[in-house]
Amino acid sequence: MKRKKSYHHGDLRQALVTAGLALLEEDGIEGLTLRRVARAAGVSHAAPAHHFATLKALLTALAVIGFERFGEAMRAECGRAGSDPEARMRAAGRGYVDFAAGNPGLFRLMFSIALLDWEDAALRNAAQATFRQLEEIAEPMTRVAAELGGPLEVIKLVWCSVHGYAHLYLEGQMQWLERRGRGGAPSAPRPPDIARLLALRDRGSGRRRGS
Amino acid sequence: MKRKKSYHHGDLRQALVTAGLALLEEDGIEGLTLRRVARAAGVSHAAPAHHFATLKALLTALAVIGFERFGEAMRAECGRAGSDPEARMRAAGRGYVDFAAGNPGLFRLMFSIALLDWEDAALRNAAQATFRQLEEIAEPMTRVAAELGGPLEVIKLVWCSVHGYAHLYLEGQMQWLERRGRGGAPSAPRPPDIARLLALRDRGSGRRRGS
DNA sequence: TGTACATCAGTGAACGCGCGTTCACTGATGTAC
DNA sequence: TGTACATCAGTGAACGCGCGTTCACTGATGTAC
Repeated sequence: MKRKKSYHHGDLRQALVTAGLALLEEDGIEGLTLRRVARAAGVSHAAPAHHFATLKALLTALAVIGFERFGEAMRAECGRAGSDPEARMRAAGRGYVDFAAGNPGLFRLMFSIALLDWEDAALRNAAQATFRQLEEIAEPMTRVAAELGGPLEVIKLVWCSVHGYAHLYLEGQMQWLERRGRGGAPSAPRPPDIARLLALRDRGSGRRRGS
Repeated sequence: MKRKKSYHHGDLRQALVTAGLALLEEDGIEGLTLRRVARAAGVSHAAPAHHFATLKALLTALAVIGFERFGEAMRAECGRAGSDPEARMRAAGRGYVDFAAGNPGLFRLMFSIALLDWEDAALRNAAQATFRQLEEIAEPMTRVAAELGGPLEVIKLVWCSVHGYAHLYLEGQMQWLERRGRGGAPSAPRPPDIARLLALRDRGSGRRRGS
């Protein structure tokens, strides 16, 4: 008993977005076309034009959702981590990397700048909000490690190391590296513990030195 | 006076590779097709089949060259840096990031695992040689920062931070971040100075603490 | 040095594919009165 | 409550495009004798 809503769909825009998110993970960015999305939403291939004039417009809408969920994921992890800055930063890193591992297609899309319409205000806002959030989490560490060349350098280091991990993980390079450490064990994402390094840096070292 | 070598090309395979490398930078990975490469090499679209059975085979050949050049670039920078481990590591990072910035299409291809044929021995060898080289450069630092959880963790941190920078730089995110630091100045790639952080870590800190 | 012949490398026409886009259309919805 | 009509959302056929792949072919090269 399929409910045939004949003709008008009700909320095709939302249906296209949902189908797009699913396709993105099933077949990757290259597998996502307007015609396939239409098919997946059970609608003729010309229908999406009423809601998304171009493929880029649809991709942009998907990326907006991606940034929102990405921010939520990090916020959720941070919330669970309490108030210790080091723990919060570690949690955010976990959130970052877990999101990438759990939504590889969407994550890749979000960082494929050329595919998205950066004139779109919603996208700019969503992306900026996410990065501002990252900065806020890293901010306590910037005071801690001021010798590195200013707060911006610390944020850069934090972002680069976690993002690099995420990207290399998605491309299978980290699994390959980590597998050597423990003989072929299953590999959950485990980003470098930059929070610990910065904290060690601050607490003073010298536990071992010279030899 | 075009030399018309009518029919046999001489070294079409090499010509296809050269044309492929050029196209990769002009139009990106998605702009590279067998037909376009053939056209750029001045040859009919069916000709490449004699040298590369599939597009994947061509992309793999290009990636092999990419890894070789990538390794050379880092070796060259290191050579110029002398023997100080910290300077060498910084130089390698510069080489890594400059290569990415100078060959964005090729760099992206090298890290697009799904597009390449990893059954290909040449590719595996080229990639592994490059990463082994990275490890050798980072190796002195792993003794320095042993508290981080073993040499593998240090290598991971180094690799992730420099690779993350490269990727975020190619997607324009780092320029956006760095521009805030100095008002809109031109932005050459400047990866996080992880070598300095690790070295500071080792030399002992405490220059400022607590407040 | 010459000739026959196999092999190789490139040609050009043809195929089927999925794509984005356009267009006249039609059925459903909502609004004015 | 009813009717006319504008607007909106989805249809389905058609277009041209570039793609990878196949195929019978042809011209050049190299080798055996």
